[in-house]
Amino acid sequence: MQSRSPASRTGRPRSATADAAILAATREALVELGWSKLTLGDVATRAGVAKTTLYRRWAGKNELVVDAVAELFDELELPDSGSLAADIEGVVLQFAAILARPEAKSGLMAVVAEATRDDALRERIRASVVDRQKRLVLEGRSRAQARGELPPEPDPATASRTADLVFDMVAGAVVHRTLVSGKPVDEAWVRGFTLVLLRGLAAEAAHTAAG
Amino acid sequence: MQSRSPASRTGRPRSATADAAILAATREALVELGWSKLTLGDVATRAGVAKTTLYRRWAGKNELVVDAVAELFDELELPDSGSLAADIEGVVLQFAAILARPEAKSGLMAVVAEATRDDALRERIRASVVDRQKRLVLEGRSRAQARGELPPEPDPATASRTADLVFDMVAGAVVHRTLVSGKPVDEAWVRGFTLVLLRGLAAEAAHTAAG
Amino acid sequence: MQSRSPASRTGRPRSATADAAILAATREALVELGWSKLTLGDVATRAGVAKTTLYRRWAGKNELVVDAVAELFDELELPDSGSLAADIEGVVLQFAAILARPEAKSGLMAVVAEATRDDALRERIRASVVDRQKRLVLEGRSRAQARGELPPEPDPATASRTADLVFDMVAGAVVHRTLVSGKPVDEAWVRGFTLVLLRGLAAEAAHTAAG
Amino acid sequence: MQSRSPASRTGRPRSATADAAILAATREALVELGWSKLTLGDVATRAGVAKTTLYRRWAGKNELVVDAVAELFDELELPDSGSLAADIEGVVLQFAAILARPEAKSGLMAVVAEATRDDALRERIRASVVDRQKRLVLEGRSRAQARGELPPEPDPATASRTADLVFDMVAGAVVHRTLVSGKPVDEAWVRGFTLVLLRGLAAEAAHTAAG
DNA sequence: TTATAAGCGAGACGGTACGTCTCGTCTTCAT
DNA sequence: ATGAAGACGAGACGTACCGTCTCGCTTATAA
Repeated sequence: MQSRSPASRTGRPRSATADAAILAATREALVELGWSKLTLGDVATRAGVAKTTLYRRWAGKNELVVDAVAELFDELELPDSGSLAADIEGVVLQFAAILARPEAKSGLMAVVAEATRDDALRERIRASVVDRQKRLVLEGRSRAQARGELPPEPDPATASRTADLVFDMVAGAVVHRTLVSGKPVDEAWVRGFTLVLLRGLAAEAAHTAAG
Repeated sequence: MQSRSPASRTGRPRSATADAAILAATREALVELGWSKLTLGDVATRAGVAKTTLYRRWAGKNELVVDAVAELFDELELPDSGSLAADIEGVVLQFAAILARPEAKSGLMAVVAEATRDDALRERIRASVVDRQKRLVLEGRSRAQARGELPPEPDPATASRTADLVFDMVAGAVVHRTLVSGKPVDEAWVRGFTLVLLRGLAAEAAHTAAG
Repeated sequence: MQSRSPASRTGRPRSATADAAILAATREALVELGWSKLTLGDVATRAGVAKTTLYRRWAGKNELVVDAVAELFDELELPDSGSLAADIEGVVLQFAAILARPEAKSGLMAVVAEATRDDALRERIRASVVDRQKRLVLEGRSRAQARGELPPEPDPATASRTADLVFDMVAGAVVHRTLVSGKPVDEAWVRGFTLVLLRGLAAEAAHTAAG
Repeated sequence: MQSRSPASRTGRPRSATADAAILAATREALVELGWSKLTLGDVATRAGVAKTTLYRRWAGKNELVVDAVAELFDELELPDSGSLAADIEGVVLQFAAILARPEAKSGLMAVVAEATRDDALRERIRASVVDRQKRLVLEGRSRAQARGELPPEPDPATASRTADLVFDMVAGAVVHRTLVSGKPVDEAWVRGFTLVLLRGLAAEAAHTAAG
């Protein structure tokens, strides 16, 4: 989250509660004001904390917002609904529900936009948000393989590439529908999307195996 | 682009060249500074124009950037390569190439983020950028239908829903891979993506027809 | 007071009233807060002016306070009371009265202290405050010479040196008594002081003439 | 200098060297930074001491600086040069030499300025600096009376008033010439000043005696 | 040809937030 | 209990942009 010299034994320790208060205040401000009108001074005030305390722990608005938003996605969970399609539909709906929350969409897209010019920020986003959720794709696949819905992946490189593709397609489509098209990710859409995705992957797997 | 009272017949007319200069200066500033450090004062200076001139024509930074970025996507063209897969691959590669340009990714994602809290802005983006390019999906489909690669759509509602889904999947996946995953949209990736998409759509069409 | 490029013909002209409002607000703040607690933000607020307007015209707190205080001394006037001693007593009392005002003593001594490390500031003080009042010494002397109370000065260098000495002695003694000794400059003290000064000068003149 | 509960017998005793180190560090910082840029944190660092230690012993910047500067004036000594004029010239030169040192002028004038709004501070200055040096005036006078250069003072009230006047005139003139006029207090100036002062006093004494 | 009207560059205006600095206090561990 | 270390709430600093305004000037149409 934020660094500090590793062996600081002396001096007053940093307040443990301040961190949580700041991140909560950040999300609150994102809901009320959105990213562009969020100011660090206001966040500090909401958190009952001095501006210096905030700057001591985060380098700036972007880093703070990434941390505040990342926590939201930790509640994602892969449902065990018995079939791969249902599992996917479940997790996509959860993902869409989080993304529909104003603190998530307002903050996340803004930092992604900022990350186009800031490699360290992109890395932070990937580490805090994306990679942490990629587990869902991997877990879903192994479950489906255990159930016999998907064949085992012979080649690890192909497996990884496919997982990345699935992640880009799922996250990308949901984000685009929510934020750009501005239409709801409802059950009907999710069913259609999942159908296309799974049939496409199955066909591709057959093709790859054959080729 | 910008409004003006419908019947202003008298007074000095607005400079025609200023608009183009401002939009070009905006793109230049996006490349050098990114969205968050772009200032309207700086754009005005680069364009050799007074700030008032700029404010007379655009309401603010967001509107200006939408217009500046929208022009970039007009160069997209559906190649006629003989097969649906190749057509899609071609247009996806073009789209990815535009999105890789710093003025596009920096500006576009930022205004999309802003649009999460500003319906008028979202509408402007949809009108200026998204809907203007949806023609590619429609044109690609009719061509494929003409070639016999796709069956004709019996139901216009389904047709529209499918076109939206395709657009969300294509745009979403490319944007996510470029901006979030931070990996290149190269020919290999495009081939894999297109394969999954088309097989999925074909299977879904069969399923829908059967259902 | 403050500089600006000499021939600025274009652009909105600076508000003429702002200057006066700022200087008055500065004196008001000096009275209420003293120099060390006076903040430029507060002065700006009192003057009904933005901080930027203030910084556009003065380089900082010191320069502003010098200008605000200098105006106070312009009301000094050499009374024509018929005798040199009475003239001096009158002007010393006036000087002491101004110096007793909180905006004068708080501000003036602070900028003098600052000027110990800032030659430009010392020069500004000398030009705005000291030299502008040295006229009183010169005028008093010529009047006394016209009355025959003092002999004409044969040597201009000696005349200048003596004027400087008188100024240092008068201003120094009054300031020291007011600010350091913290005792009032009342008529009794002024009479004693003037007596010593004049007798000393007369004796010195005789000595110089003889030598 | 600083207070402490009278009967603290237990606990770790205060470091004796810390006081000296802090005052020396204060003077060093005054030389390098001047009063307004001197910070207590910086002084603590220079003295190799924690900020808390410093605040435990002094109430604030002003009190600290008064103590640091007061020590400088203890080296003043009345020379015994055989005549009153020479004695005065000697001590004025010494005083001017101290006042010319940056830690003295920068610090002293600033606390005097602060003292215009802080009676306790003015009292501290008078006790630590002014009254401690008034001994020079008194000693000089008794010596001159012993030598027969000055008549004995019949009236103690007059004697005190005259001593105060002398002190204000001497200190005031030297300070004004050094800090405001910005000219050196050299032997020529001192000779002229002493001449005026002594002749004035002599004439005034005669006048008072006669009246 | 003159009036009227809007656009134009320049730059000052009242605001707001920035990120940094210093203040004086508090909390920890070690002496 | 004192000391060094350093985090803390508070608030001023001087700067940068914001979006508006006021200038004097230019460039049009309409009278």
